[in-house]
Amino acid sequence: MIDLVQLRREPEFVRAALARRGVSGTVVDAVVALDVEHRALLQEAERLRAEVKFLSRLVGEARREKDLATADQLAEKSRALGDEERQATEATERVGAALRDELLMLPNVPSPEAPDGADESDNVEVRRWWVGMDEGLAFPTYGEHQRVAHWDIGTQLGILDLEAGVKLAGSMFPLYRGAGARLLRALGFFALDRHLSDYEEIRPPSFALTETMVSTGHLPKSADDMYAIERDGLWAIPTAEVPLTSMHRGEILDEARLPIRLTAQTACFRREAGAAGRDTRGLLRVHEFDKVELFAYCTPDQAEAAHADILSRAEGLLQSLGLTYRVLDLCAGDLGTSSARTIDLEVFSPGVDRWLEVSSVSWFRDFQARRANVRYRTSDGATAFVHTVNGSALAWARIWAALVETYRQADGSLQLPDVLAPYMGGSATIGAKAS
RNA sequence: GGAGGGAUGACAGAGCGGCCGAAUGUACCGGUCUUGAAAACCGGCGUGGGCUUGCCCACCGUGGGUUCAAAUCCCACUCCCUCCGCCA
Repeated sequence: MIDLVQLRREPEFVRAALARRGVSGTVVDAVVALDVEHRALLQEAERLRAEVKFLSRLVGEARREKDLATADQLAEKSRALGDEERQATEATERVGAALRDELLMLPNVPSPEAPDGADESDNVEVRRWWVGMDEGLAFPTYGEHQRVAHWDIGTQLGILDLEAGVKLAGSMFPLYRGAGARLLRALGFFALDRHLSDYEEIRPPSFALTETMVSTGHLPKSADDMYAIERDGLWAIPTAEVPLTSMHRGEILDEARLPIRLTAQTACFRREAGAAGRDTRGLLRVHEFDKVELFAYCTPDQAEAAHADILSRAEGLLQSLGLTYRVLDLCAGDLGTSSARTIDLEVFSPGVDRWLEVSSVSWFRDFQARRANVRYRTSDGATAFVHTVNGSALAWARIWAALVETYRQADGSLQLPDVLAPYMGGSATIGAKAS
């Protein structure tokens, strides 16, 4: 949620900033107007309430002095005012609710550092990395044996069974099997082990209350993109960011505790409602995938370093896995609702010949903290909203695809990076007839 | 799922429907005393909002209701504890 006080003081600034991400000025103006109306109503309602309270006190005093005539008279007067007060309060709440609804729909103010642009075509490529780049090797050329899509490789090796997934849950719910399932498990263990020295491992629930979803900014705006369990008022989490952001909801944290760094691997559920019919094959876009998330609550001063740390960890994993990737600075128009600044990592997957987004490292400033009401107490006793940052490290379905395509050998087997061997029973090889 | 008990400030724990935003204790902060510390004593000590910055308003698990007036009375719900049942 953006800062209402800032909107009040610098409406032009907010209007200009949000215009960078395509929010029309009239929407911002409407919020400002609601705020003005709400405050006027609030003052009137509070004035009346103060009057009622004052009269009630006099009623009590008159009663004590046995002056029942005065007491009844005052009570009658207070009752009449009470009716007015109820109406005023009702109007205040109605406008207040409308204001809150509008405010929750407004996206975050983009960081000045986020490049201009309207959509993903305007994102700025910052750099690329590939194996051997530091030694002066050119961007890799991929052999014919690597130009095979992962869904074909998966079928050939018996490690991915998309048809079984369809049978169980419908399209875009993949089923991994054998060495393929083990590879997926290895990736999660590998990444979590790397982060544990600095990030506390969390295993959160896979479902969240509506309130929890609102805190991160996923609701009310993106309801269509999420799975709902209506009977129980729950939503399937689209990312571990959701539970992690709400872990300290409503709390005032000691400044000395910050930054609080957390990591969690969870299943992530996405309806992909806006992408129906796109990327339906294989693992490019699926309704359920595993992802390790890195997350931090921090002070504004710590946020930049925390953001950089998450980015370098995500890149570190990609480098350890020897995957070619590029780094994108998302333009203002392509930022997620809650983010002020986002760096995406896209891995190159030679079989499908595409760059696949496998990490999104975001700095939310106090946007989510404001919604989730997570604050910290500064050394001088004041309270302030924390900053939240997070990033994937990494999203495994697409990594699985890129690995399988990149490391396919001429004989059809897979020779995966050695770093995974300890997590795969000592061997990083998946043979054509792997057991 | 059934029966009972509970939910008040960082914590513990009071609170006849009417100066209760809330006693008291602990913790914490400042001060006096002390060579220093402890003890003792004095003072301070929740969060948010509005505007004429001094005042006003809201918040005692959540949401309704009764009343001139609700932490206090009524209803529903949630969570926690104990016991029973069921279950991985």
